[in-house]
Amino acid sequence: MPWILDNNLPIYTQVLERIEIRIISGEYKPGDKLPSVRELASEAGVNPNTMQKACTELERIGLVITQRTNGRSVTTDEELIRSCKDRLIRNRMQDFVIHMQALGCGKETVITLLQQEWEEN
Amino acid sequence: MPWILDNNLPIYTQVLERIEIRIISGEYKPGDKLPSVRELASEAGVNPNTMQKACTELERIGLVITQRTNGRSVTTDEELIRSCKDRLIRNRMQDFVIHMQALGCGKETVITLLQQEWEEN
DNA sequence: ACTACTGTATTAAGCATCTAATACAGTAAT
DNA sequence: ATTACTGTATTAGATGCTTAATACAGTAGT
Repeated sequence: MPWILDNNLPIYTQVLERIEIRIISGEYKPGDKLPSVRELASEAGVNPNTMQKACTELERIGLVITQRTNGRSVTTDEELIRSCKDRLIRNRMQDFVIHMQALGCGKETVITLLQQEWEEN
Repeated sequence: MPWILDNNLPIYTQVLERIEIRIISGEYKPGDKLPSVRELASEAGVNPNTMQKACTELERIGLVITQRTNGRSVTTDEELIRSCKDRLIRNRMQDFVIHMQALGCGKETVITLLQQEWEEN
């Protein structure tokens, strides 16, 4: 079952974040072997090259370690995982606040709407 | 001074939203004449064709009325403007909640972080 | 040794976006 | 009428993203 993706954003950035979330949430634990590029690509329903691009970026960030011919595994640096989570949360939060302010929403209004939206899921 | 834009999203969608916000916020009032495509493009620092694409979409949405050879003006349908604002807020809100939940944030945590972030601007 | 799996690299094609440079028809003011 | 401004259309080129089809070198298990 292919992952549901947003057409307006590059696919590789979206699958990148999906895998980041799996690591952050502990679905992929520190030291765990990652599924192969081909496997992930197949699961996500994207081209292996696209998934490869995302995995290369994961390596650059440091969240995964690559063994050239023997797969990838999640970093054991739990502090890095934590800071990565914080970064993602902070980015989303800033983006959200900026846009809600641009739309002329007051803080209390936003919080009220947020409470409503949160229940519906 | 060119508008600050996000490289990961199509420019025409971003300038579209910028103009929507000007209408929603009342900076461009109902019935007002809009700056010309060339003028907006120059202000935003984008190609006139790109701005044209955004303006065409504004017309499709109904937020502006086009007089073929004599410029554009903001709709006088204030109800439409309001519903457009609601739509933008709702979309942002849903997107935000989905991502914060994916990142494993609880509702209270989100609200606390939101309060903090809000003050800093 | 053989097999099946790794990550990686390359080439080609299709597609959307963006920019640039023009051109045209109609409006408004002079 | 002339001038300066509208929105609109067209053509071309550059770039980035995505897919597809291969190929290669190294590892692990048998």
